[in-house]
Amino acid sequence: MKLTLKASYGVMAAVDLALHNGTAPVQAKAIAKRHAIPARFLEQVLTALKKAGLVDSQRGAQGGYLLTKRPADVSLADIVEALDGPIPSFPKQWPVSRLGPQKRRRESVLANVWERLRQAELSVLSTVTLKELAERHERLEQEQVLMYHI
Amino acid sequence: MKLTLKASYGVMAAVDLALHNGTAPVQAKAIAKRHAIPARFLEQVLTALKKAGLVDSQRGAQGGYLLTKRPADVSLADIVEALDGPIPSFPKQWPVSRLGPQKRRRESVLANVWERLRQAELSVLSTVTLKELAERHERLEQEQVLMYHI
DNA sequence: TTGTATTCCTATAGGAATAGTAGGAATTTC
DNA sequence: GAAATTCCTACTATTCCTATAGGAATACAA
Repeated sequence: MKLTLKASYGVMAAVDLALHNGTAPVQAKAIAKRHAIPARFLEQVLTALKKAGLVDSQRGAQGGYLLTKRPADVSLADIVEALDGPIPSFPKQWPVSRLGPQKRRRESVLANVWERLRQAELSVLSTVTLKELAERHERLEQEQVLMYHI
Repeated sequence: MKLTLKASYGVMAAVDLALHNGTAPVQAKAIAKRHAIPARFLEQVLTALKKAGLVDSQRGAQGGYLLTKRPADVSLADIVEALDGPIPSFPKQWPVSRLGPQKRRRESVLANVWERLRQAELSVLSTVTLKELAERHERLEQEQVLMYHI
């Protein structure tokens, strides 16, 4: 897996949207501020999420972004794939095509393992939903409030 | 996971060594030729594997490389970590340290997931051994021989 | 209808990582 | 001594990542 900062930003943004679900659109700027994400960069992230159909946007004053689905129906795999590209089962460009059949056999040894790896990653990422993360986030914040009270 | 070509080269080289185990040292050049790996680049890969203690080397004519352990005792995790560096649980440099406690809570939501991902990857990679891959490789080659006989 | 907030589009730039090349020194065998 | 081979160090081209920037399009609000 690549797992870039971009994907992290995207996930946090999506969690933020999940927390404000059902209400008014949330502005990129606000999200950026809350999570210390470069605002201008976050715009691109959100645009990518929109292109992937995960969020909707509303232009103009009081505009912003909204989830298109319920948080329980969005997995991390969706978000990560939208931002880092499809999760590849193979290191980019092993020169497979130009080899004879013998060498291709050798590579299939590797391909098998890389594919297993990909499945494992995918399994984790598609298990975790935005709902889960949003709840976890709220719980953590709650704990902190209690900490301050003591 | 990064999963670079370099790591792929390293794994194939290690499998090659596993297949010639117990016998004479194997030359980098020979490995490179068998697997269509840039010879000069493979040298660096093997050097790294040596530095990690996975292979031994013999200089001079008739020199080459040898595994230091039995193939069953070398996992893919060993090789991949030796070449791509330690498998990180987090996208490099999320600016964690410069945030207040609130924001750190938010990130811990992510950290938890990334850590789960890392564990899944590690689990796959440390399960697969060189022995397994070498056997698989031989089996595939055997199949091919049979194919030609028909 | 005018101003303002916001998303949208496109370009660019600095820095790191990846993949590879190159020259030659050191060592061992024959 | 010659040849083969690893070892060490540096260099380079390309791509990817993380932004930054300017301004166009759009929608609300007064």
